[in-house]
Amino acid sequence: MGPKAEKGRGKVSNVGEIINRPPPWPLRLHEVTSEIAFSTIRSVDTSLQKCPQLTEEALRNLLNPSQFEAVTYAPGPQVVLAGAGSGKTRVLTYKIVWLIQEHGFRPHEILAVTFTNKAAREMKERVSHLLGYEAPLRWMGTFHSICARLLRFHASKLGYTAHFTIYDTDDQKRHVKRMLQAESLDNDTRYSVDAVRRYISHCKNQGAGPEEAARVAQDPYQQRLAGLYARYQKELREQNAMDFDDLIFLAIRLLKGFPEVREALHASFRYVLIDEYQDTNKAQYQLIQLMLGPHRNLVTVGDDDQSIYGWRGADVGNILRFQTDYPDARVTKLEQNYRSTANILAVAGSVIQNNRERMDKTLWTENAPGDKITLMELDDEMAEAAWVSRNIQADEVYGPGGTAIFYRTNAQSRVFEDELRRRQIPYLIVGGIRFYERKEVKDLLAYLRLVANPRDEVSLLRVINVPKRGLGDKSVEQLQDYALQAGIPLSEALAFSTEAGIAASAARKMREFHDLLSNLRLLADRHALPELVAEVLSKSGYKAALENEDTDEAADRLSNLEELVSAAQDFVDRMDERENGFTNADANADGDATELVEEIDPNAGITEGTPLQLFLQEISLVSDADALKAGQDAVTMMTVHSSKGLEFPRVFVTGMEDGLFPLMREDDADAEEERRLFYVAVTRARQSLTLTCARRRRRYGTYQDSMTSRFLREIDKQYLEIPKPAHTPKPAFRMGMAVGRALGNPDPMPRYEDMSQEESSFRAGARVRHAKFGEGKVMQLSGTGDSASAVVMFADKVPRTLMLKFAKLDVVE
DNA sequence: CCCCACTAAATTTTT
DNA sequence: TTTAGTGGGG
Repeated sequence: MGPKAEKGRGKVSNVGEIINRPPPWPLRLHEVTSEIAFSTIRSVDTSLQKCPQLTEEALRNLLNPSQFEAVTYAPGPQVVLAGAGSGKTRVLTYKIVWLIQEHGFRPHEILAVTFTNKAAREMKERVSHLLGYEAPLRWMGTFHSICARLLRFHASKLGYTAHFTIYDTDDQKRHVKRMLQAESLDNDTRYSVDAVRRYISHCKNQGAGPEEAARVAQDPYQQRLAGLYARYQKELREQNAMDFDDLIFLAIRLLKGFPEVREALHASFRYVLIDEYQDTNKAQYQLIQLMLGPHRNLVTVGDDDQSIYGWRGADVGNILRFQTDYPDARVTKLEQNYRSTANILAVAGSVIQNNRERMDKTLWTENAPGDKITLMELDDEMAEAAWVSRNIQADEVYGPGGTAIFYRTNAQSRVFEDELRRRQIPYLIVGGIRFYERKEVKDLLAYLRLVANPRDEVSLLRVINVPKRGLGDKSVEQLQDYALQAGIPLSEALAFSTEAGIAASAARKMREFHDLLSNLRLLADRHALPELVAEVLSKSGYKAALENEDTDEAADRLSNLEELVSAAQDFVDRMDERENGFTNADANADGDATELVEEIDPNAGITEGTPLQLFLQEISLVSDADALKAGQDAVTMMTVHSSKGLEFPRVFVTGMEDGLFPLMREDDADAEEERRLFYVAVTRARQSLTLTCARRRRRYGTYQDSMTSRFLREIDKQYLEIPKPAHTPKPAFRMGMAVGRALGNPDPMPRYEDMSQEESSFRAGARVRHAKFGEGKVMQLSGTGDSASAVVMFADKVPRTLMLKFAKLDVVE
C-alpha cells in the first residue's frame, strides 16, 4: 500500500476515550471489490487494523445534552433545529460517526446533503479523522452534485447520454434568447430573456414539467410561457444539456419513472441526512421523499431564521412542516451558541425577534459580553470604505485574515477593493465575477464542452467565430436553417456547409472548424486532461489571437487561460490522489476502474465518467464559498448570502441603509427574508462586529441620499457604541443622522432614534397612490421637512423622485 | 464581415 | 459608472 495508507492512523483523535476495535460491519467480497475500484482500498485495509471507538461516555463529555440527543437519537425521523453557531457541524459529524460505529451503517449507505461542496469536503475530512481511516462517504455532497452523479449513470433512461452538458445561467440565457428570436418575441418586452428564464426555473423548482405548467396556466401570457418552456426543454434534450434546475427536476423524473432505480437507491441509502433544510425547495423536498426508503431514517438539520433563499424557490415551510410529515419525529433544539459574544448575539436577537413567522427557539450563550457593537455613519460609500480600511489597518488584534467585510450586493465591493488595494491590505473577494465565468475562460470551456458533447449548441454558437474566423451571423443562420431542415445536429451540419448553400469561403472555414473539433476529440482520447486543455488553447487559435492583440488585457486573459490548464492539472492530481491513491499517479486507471465497477457491480449506481466530464462538471457546480481557502492572511469580502455557514473573528456589515439593506424591490414578496439575511450576517461574527452606513451613496452614477436601515432602529441601544464622526458634516444639507445626536452633538436633523418613534406613514416599502401615476411603492426616502422627497416606483416600473411637499401622495392600506 | 462609435439600460442574492 | 446592444461605415 502507498504512503496514503498510513494517513489517519496514529493521529490523535479528539475523542475522549479511544478503544481499538474493528468496524462493526461485515465486509462482503463484492463490496470490497467495488470499494477498491472506487477509491478506498485504504479504508478497507486500515479498518481491519485500528479504529478508534466513540463511546457514549466520551460523547457526553464532548457534547452538551441537546447535542448529545441529536447525535445519538437513531433510528427514525428527526429534526434538529440548530441556531447559528450552536455546533451544528459538530453534531452532524459525530452523528455520522455514531451511525457507523454504533449502529453498523456503512459509510456509503449514508446519504448526506450539504449546502456547499466545501461543507461536504470538510465533513468528510472530519468524519474520516474521527474514524481513523478514510471513510468512503460517497453520497455526501450538494443536491446538485449528487443528482448530477445519479443522472450521469442513468442519462439514457431520460433521453440523454452520459456526456450531457450542464448549462449555467449564462448558457441558459443565451439559449432563451435564441429561442425568443426564433419565435419573433425578442421585441416584446413582456417576454424578456430573464422573465422567461425565471418562469422556467420557477416551474422546475416547483417540480412542474411543461405539461403541468400548461395545465395550470391562467391566461394567454402564461400559456405562451408554458409553450416556451416546452420548447426550451425539448431543445435542451436535443442538445444533450441540462440546466441547474434540471439536475433536481430530472432526478425526480428518473426516480418517479423508474421504480427499479428508486428501489436500488432505497436499498443503498439506509440513512439520509439533509443539512440547511430551511433552504430546500419544493422539488428538493419531492426528491428527498423519493430517495427515502421505507426505513424513514431521515434527519433534517436547519434553522428557519437563516432561510435566505426564498427568491430561488426555497420554502421555509419544509422545515416548519416536518413535524406534520413525521408526527413521531424527534425534535431537538440546539440553542446554545458557542460562536459569538453575548453582545453580538443580543443584537442578532433583538432584530430577528421582529419576524412574525418563526419557530419557537431562543439562542443563548455563556460567552462573555465582549465589546459593544460599533455603529458608524459615514458621508458616502467612499468614506465608508476608507473608514473600514483604516480600521482594519490600525487593528492589531484580528489582522486581515481574521476580518471579513460583508455587503448586500456585489456592486458594493468595488470601493472596498480600491481602498484596500490603495492601502496595500491583502484581500480576497468571494463571488462577483468568478474565474470560471470570465469570458475567455468560458470560451475555452465551450471548446472542451463541445469535445465532450458535440450536441451542445450553446457552446458551438459561442465559439464558432471565436476567435474570429470569418463566420458571421449570416452564414451561421444559414447553417442553422440547414441543420433544422436536414434534421441533424448543428455540429454535423458544419461538414455540409457547401450543401447548405453557404458562400464558398465561409463554407470552407466551417469545414475547417468541423475538422478542428474532430481532431480535438481524437486528442481527448489519447492525451491526459491538462494536455488536452493546452492543445485546445493553441489549436483553436485562441492563444494566437490573444498574443496578436498585444495588450495588457490580452495578456491577462492569456494568463487566466494558462491558469485553467493548471486547474486541469490540479484536478487530475486530486483525482489520482483520491481515486487511485494506491496506484501510480500517471496511469490512465480512471477508465479501467470505471469499467471494472460497471462490470462487477452494476447496481453501484454511479459511473465516474471521463476526467474531462468530471472536470467540466466540477466547474459547473462549484460555488464561490467552495474556493475559499482558509489560512490566508487576507481580508475576506463577500455578499451576505455567500457568508452563510462561515464565521470570522471580526465582521463588518456595510451599507446599512434602507433600500439597500433591506434591499427594496417592487415585488419583494417577503420582507422578513431581508431581516433573516441581516441575522445571518451578524451571527457570523465571533468577537467583533461593526455596522456601517453611508448618508448618501452613488447609484448608477449619481448620488442619492439615504436613510439608515430600519434594522439598526430595531437594535437595543445599550449594545451599541456610536463613535463620533471624524469630521462634522454640514448638518443643514444632510439628513444629519442622529448618530451624532446620541452623543449630544447638536444636530437639528432627526434621524436614527427619532425616526424610530415617529411613525411616519411614508416609509420605504409603503404602498402609495399618486393622482397622476397611480399606485406605487416607496423605494427610498430622503430629506426632511420641506425638502423631504421619496423615490417611488409606479406600475410602469419608472422610479420617480417626488417632493413630498408638492406631490399628493396617499398611503394605501 | 469587421470595427468603431454611439445610445440605452442597469444593479439582488446563487446552485 | 459601466456594460450591452445597435447601426453605420470601411
